[in-house]
Amino acid sequence: MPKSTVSKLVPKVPGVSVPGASRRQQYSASTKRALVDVAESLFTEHGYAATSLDAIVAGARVTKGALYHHFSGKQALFEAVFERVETDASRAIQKALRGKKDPWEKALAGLRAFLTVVQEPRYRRVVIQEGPSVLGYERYREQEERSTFANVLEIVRSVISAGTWELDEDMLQTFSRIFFGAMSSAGETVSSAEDPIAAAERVETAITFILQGFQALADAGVELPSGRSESS
Amino acid sequence: MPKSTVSKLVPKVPGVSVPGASRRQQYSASTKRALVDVAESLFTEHGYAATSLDAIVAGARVTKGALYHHFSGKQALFEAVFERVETDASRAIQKALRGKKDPWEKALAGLRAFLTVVQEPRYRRVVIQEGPSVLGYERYREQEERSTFANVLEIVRSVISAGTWELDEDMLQTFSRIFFGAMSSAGETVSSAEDPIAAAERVETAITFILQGFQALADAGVELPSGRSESS
DNA sequence: TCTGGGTACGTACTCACGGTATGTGAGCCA
DNA sequence: TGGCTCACATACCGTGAGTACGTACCCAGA
Repeated sequence: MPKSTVSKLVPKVPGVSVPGASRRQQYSASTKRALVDVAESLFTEHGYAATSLDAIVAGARVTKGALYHHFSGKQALFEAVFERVETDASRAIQKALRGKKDPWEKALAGLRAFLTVVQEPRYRRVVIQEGPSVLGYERYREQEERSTFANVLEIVRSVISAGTWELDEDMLQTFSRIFFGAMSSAGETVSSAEDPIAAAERVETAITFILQGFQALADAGVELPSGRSESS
Repeated sequence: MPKSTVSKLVPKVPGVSVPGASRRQQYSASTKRALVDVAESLFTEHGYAATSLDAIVAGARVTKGALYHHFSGKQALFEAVFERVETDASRAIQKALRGKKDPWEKALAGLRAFLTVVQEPRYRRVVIQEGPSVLGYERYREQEERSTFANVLEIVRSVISAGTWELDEDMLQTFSRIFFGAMSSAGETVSSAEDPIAAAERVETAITFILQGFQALADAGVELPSGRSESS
């Protein structure tokens, strides 16, 4: 379809029509959504570098003019996709946490939700695989910080504070980072395993075991050192 | 410097001159090394996408003909850089492990070596940040599998077998993956912290604490479940 | 109802960059 | 000393990101 000048004549399906917006604004928001939708799909399937803007605008049935009207460039478009995937993931995890009061139960529910999220191709590709490279580590970290990682931190905080110890903020961050990395890697293992279900069970077993270690230490009254440990 | 036809007249510094090779072969190997050297430097500094082949060949004082004679393309060149960085990292870790007999001591030494390696800008940029994106996850995993991850696996194996438990191969892989992810993330935290030394100490403290949990479980005679855990 | 302005695009173009086809001179071997 | 091959150099092409500019449409105000 080389020319699609008629496309602006057909009424664009406005997704969710916001009542307090003019028709122009609705159309605009619609094309923007369409761009992000197509971009998310193509980025997920072929990756960032292998996806051309021409393919994206063709899929959204607009031209590059529209794209550059809404986004400052390819990277900004990727960022919009990234943010949406992250937000969805974070919401899914928070939904799983809702209602759980016991911190250990909460942790397990969070783990399972995360293991589910990390199976999504779009999350794997956009966030884990290409996020650090495309956004750069700084921006990547900023985004993670206020979405998925925030959930992990909250879980760790509740688990820690439920134990007998208490912890300064730095150590809490450190523990959270470690668990976050552990879960990311575990999720990657699960999603790329030949048998993801069995792999997920193994991960759950392993994490549970580690948490049991924590409980054992708590029962034994071992303190959590927050200062420096003497090195040999 | 637009023309550098003289460059092939100046005797190229042959790095380590292999005795059993003709002058042609030595020159060839030298230019190949130069290409990888420059590429490593530029990839580390500006990233993969922001580094043009023109810049690389200019830095190595050759032309694209030379580059495409030695490598099939930009990605292949990156792969060569990646492999070298990985190999160096693996060697550094193995060197740190040498001589340690006690598995716990070994684990700690490995941790420290890894935390050191992950501070290197080239490792952070080439391996962690851009490796998954440029190589794709499959090739990335293959490479990691037989270098840094192999070290982690060996450490975990020795620690596990030193405890009272024993473990089937799948669970061992799972544990290793988890620890590998934990350490990667921890390393990232350390390297991007405002005070890396203090951050490294916190990481050591945290990891040590987790390992203490393992020991506590071992002392208590808790078994490591290798089968499936019943899910609620 | 007309009109001016601004928004939301479309069109045509530039330029940088990865990749390729082909030329060429220096080295090894007979 | 000739020929052959390797190790490049040179010139070129296609693709794709980004830009400059034109334009149709909607909405507010008169």
